Amino acid sequence: MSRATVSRVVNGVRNVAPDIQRSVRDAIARIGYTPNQAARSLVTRRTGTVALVLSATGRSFTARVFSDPFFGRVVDGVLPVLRRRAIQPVLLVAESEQARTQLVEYLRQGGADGALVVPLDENDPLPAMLMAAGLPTVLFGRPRDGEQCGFVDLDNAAGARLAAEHLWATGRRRPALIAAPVTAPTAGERLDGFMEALAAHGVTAVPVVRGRFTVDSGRRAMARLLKDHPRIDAVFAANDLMAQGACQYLREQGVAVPGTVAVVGFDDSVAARKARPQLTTVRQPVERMAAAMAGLLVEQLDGARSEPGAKVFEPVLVVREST
Amino acid sequence: MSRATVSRVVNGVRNVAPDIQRSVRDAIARIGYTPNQAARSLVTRRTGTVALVLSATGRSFTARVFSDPFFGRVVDGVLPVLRRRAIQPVLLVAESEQARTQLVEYLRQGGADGALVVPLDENDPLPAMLMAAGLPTVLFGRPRDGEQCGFVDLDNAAGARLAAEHLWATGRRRPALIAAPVTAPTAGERLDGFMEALAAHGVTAVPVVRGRFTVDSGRRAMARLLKDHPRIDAVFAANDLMAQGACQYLREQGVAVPGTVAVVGFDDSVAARKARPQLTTVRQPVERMAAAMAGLLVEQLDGARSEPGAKVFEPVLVVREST
DNA sequence: AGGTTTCGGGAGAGCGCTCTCCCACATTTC
DNA sequence: GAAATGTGGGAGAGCGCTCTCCCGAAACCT
Repeated sequence: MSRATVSRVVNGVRNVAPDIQRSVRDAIARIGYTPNQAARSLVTRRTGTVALVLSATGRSFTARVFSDPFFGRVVDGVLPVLRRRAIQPVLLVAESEQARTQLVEYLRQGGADGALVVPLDENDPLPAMLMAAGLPTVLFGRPRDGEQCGFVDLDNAAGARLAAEHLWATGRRRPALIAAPVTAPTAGERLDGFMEALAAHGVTAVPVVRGRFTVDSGRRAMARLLKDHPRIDAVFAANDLMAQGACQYLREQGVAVPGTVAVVGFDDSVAARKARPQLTTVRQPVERMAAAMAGLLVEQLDGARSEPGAKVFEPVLVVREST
Repeated sequence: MSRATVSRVVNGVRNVAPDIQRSVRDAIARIGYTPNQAARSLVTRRTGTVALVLSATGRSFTARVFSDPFFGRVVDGVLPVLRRRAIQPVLLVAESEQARTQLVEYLRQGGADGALVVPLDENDPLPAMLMAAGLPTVLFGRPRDGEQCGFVDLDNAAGARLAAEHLWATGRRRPALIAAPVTAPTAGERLDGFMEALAAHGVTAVPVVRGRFTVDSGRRAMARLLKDHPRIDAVFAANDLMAQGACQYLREQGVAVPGTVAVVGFDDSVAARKARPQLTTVRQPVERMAAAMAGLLVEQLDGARSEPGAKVFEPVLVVREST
């Protein structure tokens, strides 16, 4: 029997007589034969692998990634899409300049067929590097000007406006903002959206403190706000973790939530339901976005589309107990 | 110029005249040449890649992994060791039976040269599957009987004893335990160690509630303990997250920590310092253990040792404010 | 019956590297 | 001066697959 026949059986292409198929499979099982992926890749120019890259330019990278449920949601969204197509998902972390270079080299050399990139910081050079390397790439979040890669994104400004309008509608007139770190890709949009919506109501001065997307930074931010602006009656935090921290602090200080101060979060992560009181928050459908991101890449790899696609999701306000 | 010469330059083997080296490198840079990893692997039977596998048999896998700083610490420990040797670290998640099978197949086919496995649950079949596939494997945590793979581990029983002795020495006579989930690899050791040490002092009945390694489960466990055993004067939690949750609950109930109830955690993670009050805890040097784990695998891959090695670390008690 | 299509399977090239030979030439040694 | 030694570089096999071509046999048409 020729190698070609075996290859046909293993890859399920063209017709092979059923009995021959069976005998081939038997032999494979008996010998414990495993096809060599390297040899296969060499000729197919495919690896059957897609990389999910978490990239950051700042420090304390892993501490951020492995304590924010956000990334787990991304993984949750991506996995089933890839598994369904028998594509092996591979998580890559790019925590430093050196790591980024090594990673691009690795992918260029055929480490994966494409990359799903989740940049933690704005101005991350990785997407541009991957595009330059000619690797099919889809981003979580809008690419910088000129970068022609696929992406999924949330209309962050709209989300922030939802929060602002809700606070205004419920009678809050002195809102404050716990903003995302300046370096976060979403920082600008969420801040601007919130401010604009309030400005439309004549509120021009809004106290702003930057947080770092962690519970602890939310506490500290809340402490600062309360000290500098004791009369605020609402807080919008750029993610749920910070909102949770804010709630904790307010509670400890005996400030009633939502009685005295209303709190709105962002993401609708598990933290929103765990916070006391449960958080009103802007829902970001991270899992669906991540699944769409994987879908766009797969389409591109299948050649279904030559141009990388894009998809923008609309946020929804989820009202719970904190407003 | 022959392919052989280029190969020699790229891989830096044998002598090549400096000027030829330079011209080769120039050409590489000019053409934008990238060696094909598949072709290289085909002949060298190496990929230059090591897999770090997070495996669990239970559910809500990603939620656990991406909200417990423990895994970030493992990654932190592993990365530098591999980067130093120019080995590409690849994170793989095995969240289901199907995923595990696919993953083993992937690695068998040459997805990586070896695997570092962090099992989240006891009785995880993955290590045995990898050994059967003939893949060099090192475990975080002791392998089950009969599995001949390398591992690093902490003397968990000793850690629990440290906690018990400390509580006893500081005058606590009615301690309780917030234990790890039954399925956790460390659950038995930490429970037994704690119980034995107390038994040696004549304390035979210790209230035990199982937690799930999360802050929230720690709160709930503490609530149960306090309700069923209002007179307890100390709590040992099997990790810092649960200890933090316990502290939060106690605080909210107006129970003084450490005044009325002392709390000891386990791990010495960032959560220990973030908790109010700061946690007395059993330090597990996760980063060093993870680095050692990577080191053991690298040694095995280098052929420095044929038998897989093992290393057991000793815990240390860190006294802070909660006792 | 002869010709044409369909179908199953073999032969063999070639994917892009590495690595072992081997050879040409320079340098040293007796 | 010839032989021994060293040094740099080319030739070519071969890693384990896939895939195109081709061929023989069976099935279908006219």
